[in-house]
Amino acid sequence: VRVCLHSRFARVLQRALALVDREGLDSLTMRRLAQALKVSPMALYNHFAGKDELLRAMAEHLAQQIDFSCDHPDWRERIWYCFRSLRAVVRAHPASVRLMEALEEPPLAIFRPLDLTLQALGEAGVTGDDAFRVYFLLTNFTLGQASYEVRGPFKGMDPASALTQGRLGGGAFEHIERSLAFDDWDFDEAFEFGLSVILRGVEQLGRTPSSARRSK
Amino acid sequence: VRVCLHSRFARVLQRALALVDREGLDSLTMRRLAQALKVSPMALYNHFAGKDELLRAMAEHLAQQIDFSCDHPDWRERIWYCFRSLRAVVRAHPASVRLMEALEEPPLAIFRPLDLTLQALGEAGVTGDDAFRVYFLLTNFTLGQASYEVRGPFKGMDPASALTQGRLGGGAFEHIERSLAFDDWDFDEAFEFGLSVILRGVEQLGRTPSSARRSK
DNA sequence: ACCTGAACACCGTTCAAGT
DNA sequence: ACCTGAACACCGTTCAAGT
Repeated sequence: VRVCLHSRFARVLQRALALVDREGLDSLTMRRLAQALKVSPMALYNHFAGKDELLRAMAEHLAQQIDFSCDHPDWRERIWYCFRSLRAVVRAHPASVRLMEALEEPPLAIFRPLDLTLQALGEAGVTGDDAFRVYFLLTNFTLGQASYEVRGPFKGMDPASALTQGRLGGGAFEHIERSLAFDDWDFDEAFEFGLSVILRGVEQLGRTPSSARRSK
Repeated sequence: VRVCLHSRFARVLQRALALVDREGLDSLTMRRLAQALKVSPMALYNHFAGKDELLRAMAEHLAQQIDFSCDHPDWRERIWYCFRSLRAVVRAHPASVRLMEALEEPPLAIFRPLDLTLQALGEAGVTGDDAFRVYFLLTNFTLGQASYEVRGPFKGMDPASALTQGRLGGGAFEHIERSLAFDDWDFDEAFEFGLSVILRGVEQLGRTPSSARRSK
């Protein structure tokens, strides 16, 4: 797919991304997009074969923008940087995850974090299938957490609001009631915490030969 | 919401779930569901106020079916059981995650794993906000991994197929090429591995007083 | 209490026609 | 090479009407 920033192609794409960022993915409609561009709906089909093509172009554009790599000598710092970047994109563009998931074939740029992570993990003594597994762990956590955050400020999914609405009462969820102190809940902290727990586990992994773990 | 298994209500719901399991969430249409039930589309509106209500009822039905709790004395085993159960549902009903995410307000049963996890973590010496963060880590990993698996057998998202298609060639992703040995990739193993890495990190957490960690 | 059919405001997309 | 308008097959849902 060629990239030409001066083409009408790019202007359409930019409009589409703006619309999605502002009003959500479900608001993106060929007809509404055409209207925003002051053009007939069918005019869009000169630039994109169909809506699928449009979505794919949007995802590609998003993925290419990201710079995952930094050249810190410590592998831990490189992983931190990579997944902080990933999280930042999702937070900046709430629809990005659903956009990627909808694609049959992901944009190439998606493999960048994987490559960087494998390299970093190699230095930590984690290789082969285990390295891939750690990558999946990191990605799923990061994307899951960010999706959750972006879905809305605890849009009904947090125990705090459920409790105050009395929905959790009656002692059926006693441990939630007891632990609840959500005043200072912070997604940034939760993310950093999660990553640190994972990396702590990974560090131990590097110290244990995988043959020893398998035979348990 | 009352549950009456003999009502037409329940038969509609069952049909809808079957349709979604077989043909995917996007295939669920008021009109198609009505057709499958040999009834006029508008007949459905006697049982559900609208499509949203139908989706919510489906999610609730799914969530209630799950038994997350076991009474093993070891907190680790209880967490394993809980999240293996969660993963099993998602694998059995591929649309379940999207179904839950679409809801404004989640079914109550969703808080079951949280309650169980908080209890287990308490025994591990992890409490307060940290316990919530560990729960999010576990959930996001489990759901993310299962969603990914269920989305299709590596539906374009795996480096292996991208490599064989030559899309990753040219040395731009050298660490992927070098580590690739996907012949024996196994989602079950990857899941168990991820959970064990997390729990390893959590065990260390329980041994370190949180005040010491904060001041780093 | 339950079901129906016609109608409305939306979709994505095809197709023939224009410049 | 680009744009248009009418049309088609789909949506979810409202509404007046039937039993």
